[in-house]
Amino acid sequence: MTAAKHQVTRKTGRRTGGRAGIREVAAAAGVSITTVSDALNGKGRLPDATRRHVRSVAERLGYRPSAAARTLRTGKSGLIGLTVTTYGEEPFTFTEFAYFAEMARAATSAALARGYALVILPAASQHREFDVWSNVALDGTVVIDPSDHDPVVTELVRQGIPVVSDGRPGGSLPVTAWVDNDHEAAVTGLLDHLAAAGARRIGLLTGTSTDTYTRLSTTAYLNWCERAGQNPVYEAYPAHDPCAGAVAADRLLARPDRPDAVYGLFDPNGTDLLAAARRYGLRVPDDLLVVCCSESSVYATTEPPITTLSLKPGRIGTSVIQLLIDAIEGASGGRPPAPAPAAEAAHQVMPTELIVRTSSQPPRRPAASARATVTAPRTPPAIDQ
Amino acid sequence: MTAAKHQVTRKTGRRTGGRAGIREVAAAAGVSITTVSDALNGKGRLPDATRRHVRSVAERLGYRPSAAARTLRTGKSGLIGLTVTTYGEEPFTFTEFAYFAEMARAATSAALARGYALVILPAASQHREFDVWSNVALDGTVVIDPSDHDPVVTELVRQGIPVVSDGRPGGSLPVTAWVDNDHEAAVTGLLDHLAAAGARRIGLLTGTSTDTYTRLSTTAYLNWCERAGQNPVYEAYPAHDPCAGAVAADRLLARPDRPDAVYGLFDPNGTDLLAAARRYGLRVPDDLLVVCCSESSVYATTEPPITTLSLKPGRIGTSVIQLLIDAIEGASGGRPPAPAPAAEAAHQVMPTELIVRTSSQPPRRPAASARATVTAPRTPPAIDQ
DNA sequence: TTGAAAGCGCTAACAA
DNA sequence: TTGTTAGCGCTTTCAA
Repeated sequence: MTAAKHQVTRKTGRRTGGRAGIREVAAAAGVSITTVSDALNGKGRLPDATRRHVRSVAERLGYRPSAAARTLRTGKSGLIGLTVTTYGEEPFTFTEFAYFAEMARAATSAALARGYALVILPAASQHREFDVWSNVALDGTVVIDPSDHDPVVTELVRQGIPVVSDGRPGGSLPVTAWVDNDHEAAVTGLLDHLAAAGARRIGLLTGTSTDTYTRLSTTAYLNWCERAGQNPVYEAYPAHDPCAGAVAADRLLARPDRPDAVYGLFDPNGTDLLAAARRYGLRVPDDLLVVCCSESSVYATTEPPITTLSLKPGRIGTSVIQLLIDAIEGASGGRPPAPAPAAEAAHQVMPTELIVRTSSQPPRRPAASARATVTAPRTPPAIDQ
Repeated sequence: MTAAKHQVTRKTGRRTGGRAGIREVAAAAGVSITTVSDALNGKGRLPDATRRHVRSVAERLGYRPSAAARTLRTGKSGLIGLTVTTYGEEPFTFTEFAYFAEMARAATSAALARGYALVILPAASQHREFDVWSNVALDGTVVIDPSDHDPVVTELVRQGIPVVSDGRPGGSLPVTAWVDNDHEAAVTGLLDHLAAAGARRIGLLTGTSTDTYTRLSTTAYLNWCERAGQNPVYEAYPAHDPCAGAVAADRLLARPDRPDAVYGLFDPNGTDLLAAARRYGLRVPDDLLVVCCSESSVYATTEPPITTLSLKPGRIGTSVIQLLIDAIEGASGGRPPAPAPAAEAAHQVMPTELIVRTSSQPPRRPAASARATVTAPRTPPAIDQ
């Protein structure tokens, strides 16, 4: 009786937008809402007949479960935040466009395959945009290259939401896990490659910002120079400025101690250097060897084709998502994902790939090891837990 | 009494994860939960003192409102779906990478500025990935270049969720609104530019797929040829294949009726054509004029720099979001956004930009109108409906 | 095996 | 001006 009264009392008529709710389905199928829920979610121990019947009724009514209600009830939204650093008003920076795009693409696929979707969110900003962080229920978050004391990361972790970063976090940022390339090994291997190709003085085009990538790569360069007994020759420029790279490349080749090989840390540096070399009448690779870090395929068809270091952002994106979802599902599954000794987050170091092309192979002394592709040997995909 | 009993009876102790809920805040501030809600959302008519007090208590307790509960209650999630076409397993296609990235970047900014966040979702697929569509509460959706009878679009519209497409929808796809370039005017203007630069036979590198962009652009080319009394000279290739473009470019230049100018519809065609020209010993722009549709800045520094047609994806992304949010907020605001006469969706046509560089300016006869940038005159930003 | 009932945390209508 | 209450639509004990 109470039940019947309840059913009737309820304003069960129109739902939001007139769509069918679980109660309509239950009524139409002649079962309880519990049975509907179980049948649709594959739970409980219902006879197959009931399950099929409920499913067909639900389909006929065009029933779509409410994601909001499910999220409220279960505490899981199936949503993962993806934060991109904003420069000024815009997300992304020009110089890392291809990297971000590829990384995000792979992360999207990996998340989708495990039933999660990505929500694009801005890094902390002074605007009220910050509010969007509270307006969306996240099961976890991916942060790309977080700054040393990112307030968003700190806050999320404090709330118990797993955070995995692309890029080794600086400072003592309390991320759940991180994934990064072994930048030091990559730079070292690349410089060895240039030296083996005959370079005597290798220059560097680097950035003025203090992010981990720039810092580690530059340090690796300086260390290599010291070991090789070469004076460092480098120019730093604000990498977020789309024109500054060309100017810096020009400055580098204008120096009295002009390098005979240059490595550019950012994606457009290949064309920047090629243009600068042209202005100074330097032939590549005859007079100048050129390598840059890039994910762009245009360097396969430039004149000459340019050797690039690929950070394999696709692999990074995939790994980040796997680590994050493992943390999410492990955390809710009962056992803690890692008894992490306070200052030691789970992490994964991914290999880079040096794609050797004409620009780093001088014609006079053909390289003994003429492989088309050399994978940096020192950085196997290792999981340190 | 009833109230007091209720408060006590309730299992008010631990919340999910131990975080403070609205009730804890109310208790700590000595007010009711309604007051807390109103104070935090700027609603109601509370004295400023109360508002500040509640806010400070909430902050002290580290209170974060539950997005799921708010969504369930209000019916608005603040989430907008962004669908990317998937080719095989991967979202995005190589050839339109830069376009998508730039469009998504602008859309993200525009959405954030109005308090919405974007959720990346796959277009309909045979996988169970389709489920993610039901697992996230969307206020609206952006679809990029939908296929003629996209089941996702149809389903969303049936559910009353606004859908705005980037690209004029084919078939009778019932989108709420759409945004597109005037591809016909763009191609026509571009071909006029080449003809003015001295081209006598203009070739086309086009795609084999039947999407709107490829179809409209190719048709415009054929019409232009007919008007100009020129025989069409074109090669079509599967644009999603990253290598096929180079082959098609080669085929085009190998023809007996070799064109003296070529327009490539896809982003990598510039380097494809440059490489092919090199193989045939053709100088650009002396023997061959080259233009391609691209958003990539590398064409500013190739040798020679290549004239590109930009579709201005940033503007498109911004417009799409504005139209969508207008529809979302108009729809819930009471008055219908548009009494649309059935087959006439709101739409917006955006201008393209021809960025003229060396590759389309033959040295012998300097172009009379030597502007660096020519905006197609026929496509002002017009809002119909 | 199936169903009733209790909320998840919040907002908005209504009461006081 | 402030507080009480009724759900939003679902999942999940717990009882039948």
